[in-house]
Order: sequence, then C-alpha cells, then structure tokens
Amino acid sequence: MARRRQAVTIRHVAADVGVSLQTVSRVINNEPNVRPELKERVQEAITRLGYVPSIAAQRMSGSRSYLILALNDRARTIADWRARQGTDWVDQMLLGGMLKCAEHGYRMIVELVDTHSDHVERELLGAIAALQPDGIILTPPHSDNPHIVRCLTEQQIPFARIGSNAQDAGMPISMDDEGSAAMATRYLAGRGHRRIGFIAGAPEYNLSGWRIDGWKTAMAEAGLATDDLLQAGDFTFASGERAARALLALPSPPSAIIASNDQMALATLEVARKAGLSVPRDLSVISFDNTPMMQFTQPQLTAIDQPIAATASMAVELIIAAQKGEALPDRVTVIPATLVERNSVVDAKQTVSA
Amino acid sequence: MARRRQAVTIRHVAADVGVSLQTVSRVINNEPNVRPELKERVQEAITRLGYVPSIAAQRMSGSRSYLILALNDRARTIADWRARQGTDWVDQMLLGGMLKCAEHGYRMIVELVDTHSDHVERELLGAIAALQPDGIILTPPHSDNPHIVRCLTEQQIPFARIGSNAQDAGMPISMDDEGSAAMATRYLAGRGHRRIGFIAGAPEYNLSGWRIDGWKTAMAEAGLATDDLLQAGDFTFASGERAARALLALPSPPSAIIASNDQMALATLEVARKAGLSVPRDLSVISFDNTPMMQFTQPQLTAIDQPIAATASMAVELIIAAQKGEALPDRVTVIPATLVERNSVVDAKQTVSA
DNA sequence: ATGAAAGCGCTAACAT
DNA sequence: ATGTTAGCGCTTTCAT
Repeated sequence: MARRRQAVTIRHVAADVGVSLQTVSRVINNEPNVRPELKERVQEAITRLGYVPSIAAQRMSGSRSYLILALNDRARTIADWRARQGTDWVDQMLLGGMLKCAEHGYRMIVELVDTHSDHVERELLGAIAALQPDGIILTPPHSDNPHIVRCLTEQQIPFARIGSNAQDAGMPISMDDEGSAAMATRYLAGRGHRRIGFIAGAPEYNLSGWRIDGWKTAMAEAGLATDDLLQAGDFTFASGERAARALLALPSPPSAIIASNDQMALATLEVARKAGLSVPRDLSVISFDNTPMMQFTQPQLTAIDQPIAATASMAVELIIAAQKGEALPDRVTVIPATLVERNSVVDAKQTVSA
Repeated sequence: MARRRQAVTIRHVAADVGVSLQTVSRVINNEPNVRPELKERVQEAITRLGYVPSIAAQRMSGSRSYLILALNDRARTIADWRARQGTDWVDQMLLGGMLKCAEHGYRMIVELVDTHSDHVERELLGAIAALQPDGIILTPPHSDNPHIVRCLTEQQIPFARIGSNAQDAGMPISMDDEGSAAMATRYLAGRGHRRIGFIAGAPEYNLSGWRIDGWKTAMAEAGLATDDLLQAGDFTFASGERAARALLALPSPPSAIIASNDQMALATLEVARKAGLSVPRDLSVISFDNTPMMQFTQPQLTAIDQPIAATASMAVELIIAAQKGEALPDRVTVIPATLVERNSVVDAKQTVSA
C-alpha cells in the first residue's frame, strides 16, 4: 500500500493565509484571541483547501479524540443479530447517538464486551488504550457492572449509564422503568382488569427489578393483590413460555399479562393460542420494549416503547458537556417511555365476583 | 477534563525489558529481525503491563489506522431506523464486518453519506482526512456511484463494493442478484406457475436491473412470456402497492409474484388481501432480502435471503488483504444467496389453458 | 539482529 | 492578539 499522508494539513492552511499554526488551531477549535477578520480569512482558506483536522493528530497532542464508545454486551448482541428477530437496540443507539455525535464532529464506535468474563477490565482498558475515546456509553447490564464502573472512574473518562439509577459515578440515564411498568399496570386496571400477571426480566438487569416495583406499586394503588401473579423470566422466549403457562394455570388466572420484554410477550401470545385463549378477547397482553416485530404479530401488541434513540442522544450530549467541563445534572436523567396502544388490550369482562 | 495520557506506552515496555523502542515495535507488528527469545520476553512484558498500542500514534507515524469505514446511504438508513420496521441491514453489516475486524484488531465505523448531494466528495474526503481509514466498504447505491469510486481511487484507499459487478476499480462483491432472481423464478416455474409477475426495485440501484435480468432469463428458459408481467417499483411500500394492483388487474393476472424487496412484498400481501385473494392459495409470493419481519407476516413469506453478514465479512477480509499487499481476486467475488422456504408459495392450480 | 534519530499533524504551554 | 517551542506515541529510515 502507498504510504498515505494527510493531503492538506494545518501547515498548508497556515502558509496559505500567512499566519502561524497556532492561529489556525485556534480557529479550528473556536478559541478566543483571533481577530474576527483573521478568523474569517482562515475559515475561508480551510473551506477552499478542503482542510479537515486529523483526529489522530488531535488526539496525539493531548486534545480530544472525538470518539465515543458505545459498549454493548457481546453475547446478547451477537445472539440478537444472528437470530434476526428484529431487535433494533443497536440501530436505535446509532440513530440517536451517532447522529448526535455527528452534530458535534464526533464519531461513535460500537464495541462489544463480555459482562461475565473476569477480564472485562482488560478488554475495556485495551479498547481505551487503543482508541482513547472521549467518553463511553454503558448499556444494560454493563451500566451497573461494578468492575466497569470502577475502571472508568479510575480512568477519569466521562461515561453515561443507560438504564441505571446509580449515583456513585458516571451519568445515569433512566428510561423510567418503574414509572412505565406502573403506567402499563394502571392502564390495565383502568380497563377493569383485577388480576394482572407480570413476567419479570433477567435478575442480572436492575431494570427488571424496577419494572416489578412499578407493577407492584400500581397494583397496590388500585387495591389489587399481587400474591401469585409474579413469574420469573430471563428475557428469553422459553422463559416467557414457562411463565405464561404458570400464570394461565393458576386457579384464578389473570385476565391480563405484562411481559418485561417482547420475546416473552410473543411467548405469552403463543401459549395463550395453544391454550385456546384468544388475545385480546380472553387475555390482554402488554409488552415491554416495542421492537419492530410488535407491529407484525397477531394481534398487534400494545407495548411500552423504550426511547432508546432519545436516551443515546442524551448520553452523547452529557458526555460532550462533561468533556467541555459544563455543568451536569446532579441526579439521574429520566427519558420518559410511552405506551403505544395497539390491539392486544380490551376491557375486562364483567365477572361474577365483580 | 483531566488531560489523559496513555497509561502504558511502548517506552514503558522497552524500559521494562531493557531494549529499544524499535524492538518492541517490531514485536508488536510481527516483523522479522527479533530473536525468538527476545520476542518472547517482550511479549511477556506487554501482557504483564497490559500494554496496547495507541492507534492514533500508529496512524501518526505513517502506519495503519486500524479503522475501516462502512459507508451507507444517509437518507435511506435514517428512514429505516426511524420506521422501525425491522430492516437489519446495518446490524448484519456489523455482525459480519465488525466481528471480522475485531479478529484482526481493526474497528469498523459506520458512516452515513448522501448519495444525491453534489458534495459527496467533500463529505467523503472529510471523513477520510479525519479518520484516515485503512479501507472503505461501499454499500448500494454507493457501490456504483462514479464520484465516490473516482474519489477513492485517487486516494488510493482499498475499497470493497458490495452489490456491484464493476471491474474498473475497488473490489466488487456480489450477492448474485441475477442468479437468485433466476432461482426464485425457477422455483415458481417448477411449481407449475406460468404467469410469474415481477416487481422491480429502484432503478438507481444496479442490482434492481440484475434481478430483472435473472427473472427474464429463467422465464425464457421455462418458455414463459414476460410481456406485461414486469412492474416498476422503488423499494417503498407505496410503490409495491401500485405495482401489485397493476399486476392483479391484468386480463390474465399472475398466479405468483416476486417482489424485489420485503416492503414491496408486504404491500403485495396487503393488496391481495384487499382484493379478496388468499396468499398462497390464490397467489404465491416470493420476497427479496428476508428481513426479520418476514417471519411474522401472515403467511410467513418465502424469501431470497441476502447474505449481508457474510458479504461484509468478505469485504473486510479483502480490504485487510489489500492492505497487506496480498493477492486479490481479479474479478467479482460472489457470495451466494439462498431461498428460505416458508408458507407463501404453493403449486399452481391446474388451469383450463394448461 | 538491534538501536538511534527524525518526524507524522496537532495542541499546550509559554513567550511576545 | 499572535507566534514559538516542545512533545504526544509510534514507525520510519538509516545506522551499527
């Protein structure tokens, strides 16, 4: 390969305008102490020559790298990609995060890391050493991984923690899991449902617990019992099947079920169908996440939409603000989720006991 | 922000082992002229100290940047992400490309570029100047964009052209659009279909033409007429609706339709349903792309699966090989597509004219 | 087989 | 307000 050098460097621009490198550098970085007239001439030359700073060189001289790392769980991400079931978490991260990065001249790099390995830190430090990112976005379940959090804190790299409430380090951003679970529950209670089952997510995700909390809170508010209506799950279809079967086998089965993610909602649909129950006539279902396939199921599923793009965008904004030393929120940033109404919920039937 | 310096540099390693920087550099880059014994000691120190080279510094000194850019069409990619209809092109690119990159210590950066703007070159040169990537992956419709191709050729950057047959520059990789369209057509003809309609893709994509060619070839082979059976489309749902309506309004309507992508196949399903036709009983449908939602439609659609991940993986391999100066294929690399059988195709009914 | 010196493009620190 | 100097971490080129 031909050795490739920068076609146009800061030197060319400086020579063209007849000023020092430093002056050009000041213009590039929008720093003070350049006369407006000069600044304009420099900018004109930059545009005319098509000069773009090399981020490698910028990084080398101790400045920013203009790189933000989005860390995702390796196993789960790859499994989702391979399964091709329309999980669009990464896409929404790119939509929100990458576009916001572009606005500020940053790039976003997706990086996969094993949560469970004992060498998380090694992997992470390697990526940091190689890329020298200006900030890191943590996604569940990394957001509350103590090894990762400690590592980044020590490195003094600004990091956002998506789906976290922690206040100890980094910048937590929540999609209001508790609130939205409560919202779904109230919605069903408002439609007359008294027995509302809940299928939980994997316990290693803190948000699984918050969703349960939201459900319990709203059930209590409505004066409804939760006793046997909570079933464990781990976000997989299989776990959803088990949980749905258990709920429907109850002496007094629920008339509505909230599943902590789409895969488990799909499983619920399938279990209901096999049990000869019609959704929503015999069973109402609300799902969490609202991945694309929710529009294609029979019936289309009413779902809590996770605002992933908005959250990723906020994460980038916080990181860039932190980088600039701007004031940061002193507590968790909440991006509210919304309930997307489709066709999987109807009013509860009047029952004899009502 | 705290000024962040590399924690462990090549200097630390060199000092630790008691050799020159150059020797460590040789070990890192797997270059000759280091005694095995020394090499081993250096490697041990690297591991022990947790040293990872800074790609910025590597790039600065005229070596590789270990960055590969995946260029996608801005408007269409963003539209797909926003629509959330399960198009997983970018995911599959990451699955194939990014994992292959990781094997070789590279990173993949997704970059969006406007095909239609007159400043494609400016955008592209800007990204190149900023990141100094070692290679670029072009996706349709960029793969055959003459401005982009000329620009990259001048820059002497190795680039792969996904979905291209061109032999003039770069490394074309085809998913065998013509062959797979023919395969779908033969499959239907083998099931007794005589009137097989075809809905074309956007003409700005060369692959749209190849798919038409494949259909025509296979139709001719089977001795079938194509006269009024070709309808224009542009990959949108709306265009699919128009095309399907036109085909079904024919004096002698087709008993099977091949749509050049999933959205148009979905539209065909919808048009058929509204016309009171049952798929597959009254109309067989085959789709192109096989995005995730094809599993969730009613009926599930038989589709030509585009091997995007395998293609992206190959693109990365070719770029890295080119970088190393290794021998490259002298013609287009073909990654074969497959036909995924589901429930949208049945044998043609016996007709009077048969 | 190994090392020393020079420099990549840029910015921080320090002049002026 | 502007310029000068030094150096980031690494690989090249050129010694030895």
